[in-house]
Amino acid sequence: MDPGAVLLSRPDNPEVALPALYERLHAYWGNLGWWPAESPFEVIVGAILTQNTAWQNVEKAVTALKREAVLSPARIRDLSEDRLAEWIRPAGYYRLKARRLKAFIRFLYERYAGNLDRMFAQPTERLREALLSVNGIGPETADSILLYAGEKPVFVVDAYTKRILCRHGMIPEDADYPTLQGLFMRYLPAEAPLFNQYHALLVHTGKTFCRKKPLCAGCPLEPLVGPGEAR
DNA sequence: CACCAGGCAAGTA
DNA sequence: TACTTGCATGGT
Repeated sequence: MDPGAVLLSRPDNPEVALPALYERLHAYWGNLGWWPAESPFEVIVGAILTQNTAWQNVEKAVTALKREAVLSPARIRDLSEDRLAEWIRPAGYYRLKARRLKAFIRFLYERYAGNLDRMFAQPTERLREALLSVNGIGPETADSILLYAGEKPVFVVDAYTKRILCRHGMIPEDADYPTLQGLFMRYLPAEAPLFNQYHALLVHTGKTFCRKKPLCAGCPLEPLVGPGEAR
């Protein structure tokens, strides 16, 4: 059966709707091979810098850190917070984010001797709790680190994920983070490559067709929105 | 010009 | 517990 028809007929049944949504997006975009970064540490820096911020601005900041050759735990540890802040300025909230990057680096050195491999050797659930205890790391940032830097099977929920599911009547407007994450993790096999690709598909679709001001025209999901469905 | 972008924490009642 | 506010740059 056509995944589109399945999704349209049962948007409220995640067991059929979530795999159908994936099939439709994957057929349209193909493999995205995601998180635009060259190393796990760059993923982590990007995850913090992109909080409520356009990715384009994050790229400027990351480029500056590369230009200054400070994109490593040790170099950021040895940097003054003020200098770090100036270099990441294009990412916005730059004083706040400099503090948050420093907080993560302190955490990394205090618990794992500055070594990401040691950090990721921690059991995933324990590591998630530990990351959430760092000031400036919330659920989405923690899960992005676990999935995209650590390749752990943890589903990342973000604004696009929620917006797309809302627009298609799959969740209520007020669904919270654990609820959304629980949906994906209960009804899909716990495989990091699948979670990686699924989230990438949602973000890519969201950026292209589903911003806060809807730009639905041409969206591969557009035919799935039923009559009268809020958008 | 106004509005938006891959959140999070701290403050208030 | 349930809201509200601060954080800030750059693109549309």
